[in-house]
Amino acid sequence: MVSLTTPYVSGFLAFREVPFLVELVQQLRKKEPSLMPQVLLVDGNGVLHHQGFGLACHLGVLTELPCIGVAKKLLQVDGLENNALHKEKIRLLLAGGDTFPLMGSSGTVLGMALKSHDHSTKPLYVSVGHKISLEVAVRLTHRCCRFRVPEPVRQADIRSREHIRRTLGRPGSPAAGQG
DNA sequence: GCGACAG
DNA sequence: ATCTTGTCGC
Repeated sequence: MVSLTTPYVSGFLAFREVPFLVELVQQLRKKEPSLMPQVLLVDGNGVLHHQGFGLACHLGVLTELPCIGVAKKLLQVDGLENNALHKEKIRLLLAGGDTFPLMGSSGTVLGMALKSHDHSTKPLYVSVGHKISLEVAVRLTHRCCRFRVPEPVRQADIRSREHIRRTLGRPGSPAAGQG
């Protein structure tokens, strides 16, 4: 359990969350190195970011592990907008695994919108964090999707909320910020 | 009031 | 993030 003190500011998510994530990886490296994952999926963006360096980039560099950014909403940077044209492109995604590139005004592909399964309305926004290609990042993310959100991220979400629900409801428990 | 808004 | 409303599938 950790207590977050840094406020959430869009564009600065890494400064709020990355110290705790790095600590978890280092604890695992020390105590159960055989369980060290070959790649991390992060609830947030990689290079799809105002400064081209989101949470998934920070975590990848600090842990030296391959890292994928998986966001549930489009971060509107470098001219990318969740506008009518974008929504039309989403509508044209037909089957799970379908994608379209997220091309910024600078001409760089910052990530891919991915329909994560056949009946999902909203896409995932996949971007490179560290030591992985966008193509592999998208394929791996898709293969982790039993539901819309990839299972590693989904389970982290479900289990952390369950832990908070258990913890917060009992006497003498510190309140916890949640990110 | 309006736009923007990773979590 | 959190909250609300509505729909669908089990």
